[in-house]
Amino acid sequence: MRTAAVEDYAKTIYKLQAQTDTVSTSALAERTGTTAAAVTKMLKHMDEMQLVAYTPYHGVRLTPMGEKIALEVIRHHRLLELYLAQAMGYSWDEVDAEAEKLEHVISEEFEARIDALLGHPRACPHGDPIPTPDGTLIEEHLRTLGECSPGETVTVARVKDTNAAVLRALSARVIKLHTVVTVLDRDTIDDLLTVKIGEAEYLLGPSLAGSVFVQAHPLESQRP
Amino acid sequence: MRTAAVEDYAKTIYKLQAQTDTVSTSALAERTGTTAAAVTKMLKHMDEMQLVAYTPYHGVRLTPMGEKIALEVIRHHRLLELYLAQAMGYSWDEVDAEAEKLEHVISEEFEARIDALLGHPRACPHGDPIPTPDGTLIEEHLRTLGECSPGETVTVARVKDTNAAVLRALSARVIKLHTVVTVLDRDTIDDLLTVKIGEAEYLLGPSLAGSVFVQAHPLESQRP
DNA sequence: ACTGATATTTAACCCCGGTTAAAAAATAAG
DNA sequence: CTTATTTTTTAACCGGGGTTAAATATCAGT
Repeated sequence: MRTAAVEDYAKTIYKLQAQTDTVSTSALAERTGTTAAAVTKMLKHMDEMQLVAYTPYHGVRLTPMGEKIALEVIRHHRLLELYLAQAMGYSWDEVDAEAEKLEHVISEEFEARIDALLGHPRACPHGDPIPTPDGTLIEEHLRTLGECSPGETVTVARVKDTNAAVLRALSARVIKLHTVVTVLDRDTIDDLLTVKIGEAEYLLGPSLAGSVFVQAHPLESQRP
Repeated sequence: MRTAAVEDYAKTIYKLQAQTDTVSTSALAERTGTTAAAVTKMLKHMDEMQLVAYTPYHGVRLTPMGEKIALEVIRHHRLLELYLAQAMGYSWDEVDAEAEKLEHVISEEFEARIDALLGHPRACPHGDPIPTPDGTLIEEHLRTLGECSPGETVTVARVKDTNAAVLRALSARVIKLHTVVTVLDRDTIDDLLTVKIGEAEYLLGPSLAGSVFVQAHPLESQRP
């Protein structure tokens, strides 16, 4: 059965796979907020359903079928997030929680409709790419603001959506997608970053700086 | 636990209560598409949760708490139906199925937002009244088109939303809310109704005629 | 008032997604 | 290379929502 739980496991395995290649039971337990025992049981179950290749004691990987489900759910999630923000006035720190519940119940019809209403968008409000209907997702690796050196001018391309408080804090510092940020200084002791946005300067701690993914600013890349 | 199943039972008990006062196990089993045994178990469960007053072998009634839940779910359902139709271009035969799944997962926030976006509407696309946030629902008893006599001119105020095929058939005969219909003739043998809508005439079988609730047409009531 | 039909409840079972506690395997450390 | 530690799995259990089959009430008709 393709239950909401199965979909959620597929989704989180997909995300963890990007870093670790093979995903451990404990990593999944932590991310799903359950116990290792529950994860083990579910993995066996998903292995039987061919959604996952599970080697006891050595972690798990999604099969093509499992990956398909993961991408469908991620597509639902990100389309919903954008719809909530764009059409319904949600702020970017509110959309994740609502999309989390809706993603499992909307029909293909609903998906197609919001996709069309939004003009077939390519990213969610946090800048995460939206998988295409046929399950293609191009993940580009980006540096975080915390990894930039003083003097660099960069553009915000994406933010971590995992923590609503962080998102609100970023909003308070007028950091949003496509914001141009210049790194002025880095305090090496506490890893505090001084940045300039427009005419204002802000101090960012490691949690904030690590949540902002950036690209080289177009203007800067033109004169290397 | 307030699960989707509990919400669904509350909703269907609420609806059946309108006719039968006390709702039987078998009526619920039929409406929920389950067995009498499953219903009995759930009723005991809901009785323990104070959502229902259950007398074994003698049916069930909602408590005030149960009614509150029912009205909240019905409010979600009807607001969603209207939103799907109004904001997303669904037709009235598609909205019920989609709302059925969404009604259990949307937040209060979501409810408030679509309510505001729709301008605090009072009825769903089928003409069913939307309960207020505090749980007030004014049900008015209406005649069906099938109960009208030849010569009467009436206005469509509401349609049964239970059968998507019936709704499509009504659309095909240009019957929608506020449509003015004149009953021309009734075939007493097969209960076929000949009606006039605008300049066109249509033949309605009992299933269709019985699915359309009507009010006296304003113009007619002015000259009794 | 009794009997047969019908409605309802109970009992035993299933799946799903969790839990805790104990067992077993993998990994790290001496 | 053996032991100690950590990770993972197994086992037994629970609640929710179903199922079927058997037991028990209720109801209708003579």
